[in-house]
Amino acid sequence: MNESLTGTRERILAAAAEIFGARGFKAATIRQIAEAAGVNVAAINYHFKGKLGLYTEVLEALLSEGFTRYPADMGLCPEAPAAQRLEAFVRSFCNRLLGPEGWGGYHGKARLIVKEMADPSPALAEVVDHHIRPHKRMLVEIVQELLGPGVAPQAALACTFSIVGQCFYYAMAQPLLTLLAPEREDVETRIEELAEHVLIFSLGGIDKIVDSLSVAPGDGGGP
Amino acid sequence: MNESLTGTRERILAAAAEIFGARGFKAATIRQIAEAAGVNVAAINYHFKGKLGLYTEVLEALLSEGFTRYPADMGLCPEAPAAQRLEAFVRSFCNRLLGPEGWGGYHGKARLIVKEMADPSPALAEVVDHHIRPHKRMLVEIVQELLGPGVAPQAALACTFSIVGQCFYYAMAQPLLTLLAPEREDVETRIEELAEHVLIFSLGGIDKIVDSLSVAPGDGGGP
DNA sequence: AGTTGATTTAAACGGTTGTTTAAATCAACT
DNA sequence: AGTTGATTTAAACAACCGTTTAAATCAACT
Repeated sequence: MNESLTGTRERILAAAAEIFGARGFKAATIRQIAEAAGVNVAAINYHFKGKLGLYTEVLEALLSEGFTRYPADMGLCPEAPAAQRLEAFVRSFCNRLLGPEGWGGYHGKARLIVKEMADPSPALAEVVDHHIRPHKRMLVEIVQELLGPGVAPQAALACTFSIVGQCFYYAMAQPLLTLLAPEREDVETRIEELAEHVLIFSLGGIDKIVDSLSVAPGDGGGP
Repeated sequence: MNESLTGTRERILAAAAEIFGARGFKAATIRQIAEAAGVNVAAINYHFKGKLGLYTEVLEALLSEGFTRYPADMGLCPEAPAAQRLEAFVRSFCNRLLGPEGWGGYHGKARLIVKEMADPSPALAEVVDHHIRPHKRMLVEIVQELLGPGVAPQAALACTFSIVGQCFYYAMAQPLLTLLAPEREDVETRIEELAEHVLIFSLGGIDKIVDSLSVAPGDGGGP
C-alpha cells in the first residue's frame, strides 16, 4: 500500500482510495483523508475541485486498475467456445471483485462499489459508461451464444443478471453472510472455489432456461 | 400511506419508516422525520431513546410485517416436494422484497435493507437473529433435499447463496440496472416473471451441481 | 538577490447534525 | 380550583461537515 509517494497529489489520491474504500463517499471526510495523507484540507480543494472531484478520480482509477489487472476475457481469443469465455468472465470477475490484488471484497475497496449501489454518487454514471457497460455487453453475448439462436434478448439479460448477481452477492452481503454462517471462512480465501461454483450453477441454469423456453414458451411447464 | 394516526408516537413511526426507507439510517435526519410527522425534534428523543432507537424499532417492524404478509412457505405444508417449496420460497421472497405490498424494491423500503448491507447499523444483528436466520435455515433444507443425500453442507450453502443472490441483486443493484438497461421497465412490475426465471435458473443450477459432484468430485470435470 | 507564479498552510465561515435543557402545555385525579 | 405527572415545545449546545480566505512558503528563472 505505502509506496512512499512524494508528490502531495499522489499522497492524497492514495489516502483517499483507502479512506473512501473503508467508509464510502458520504461517510468519509476530507479531514480524515487530509490527515492520512499528511496534508492540509485546503490542499485537497486546491488539487481536486472538491470532495466529489477527488472521489471521481479515485473511483475512475479503481475501476481502471481492476479491469486492467483482471481482463474479462483472461487473454482468451473471442472465437473460443462460449463456455470457456464464460469461465474466463466469471473467474476474472470474482478475482477482480474479491481478490487481494483486486478490490479485496467487502473489506477492501469493493466496498466503494457496494456503497455506490446503496446510494449512487454523480460519479457512478461515468464509470458505468467507461467500464461496466462494455463488460455487460460482453457477457450478454456469451450468454446469447450459450442460449442459442432465436431466444428473446430479455431472457439473455435475465441470465446475465443471474450470473452477475451471484458474484455480487458475496461482495455486497458480506455483513449478512458472516452473521448467518460465521463458521464459514471469508470468501476472499476461496475465490476459485466460488468462481467454479458460480460457473457450474450458471451453466446449469442456462441449460434449464433453454429447456423451459423450447418446451413450453408461455405456460408454467407441463408435468 | 397516510392512515391519519392520532398518537404522536405512531405518527413518528410512520414518518420514520418513510424517511428512513428513502434515505437510509445515516442520511436521514431526525429533523426531516420530525417535520414529516408534525412534531418537535425533542419528541423523538423522548419517545424513543434517540435516532438509533427509533431506527431499530422501524427496522424490526418492517421485517416483521414483510415476513408476515409474505410467508416463505406460502401456506405450503412442510411435506410438499422440495421443488414446490423452493417455488414458494422464491416467489414469496421476490414479492416481499420487490412488491408494492411488500418492501417496494430499491425505490421503496427495501432500500433500508440495502443500506444496512452497505454499512450495517447495530440494529442488523437483531433482525438477522429474529427473522433472517430461520428463513436461511429453511432454504438450506430445501436445497439439501434437492441436492440429495451425501452432499457436503457447504455445497448446499453455496447454492442457497446463489439463489438468494439473484433475487437480492435486483433490489440492490437497481441504480446499475437502470443505467445498463434503461429500456427495461422496472423490475417491480414484473415480479412473477423474475421469480419464475430465478426458480428455473436455480433448479437447473442445482441439477448441474449434483452432476459435477457425482461425476468428478475433485477436478474440473471431464471433457 | 529579486521577482513571479504555483503550492501549502492556519484559520475562519456558514451550515447541518444529534442531543439536551428548561420552560410551557396538557390530562387526570383529589 | 389545585396538584401531579406525563407530554410537547422553543431554544440552545457542542461537534462536525465541506469550502473559502488570505497569508506564508516554496521553486524556478532573470
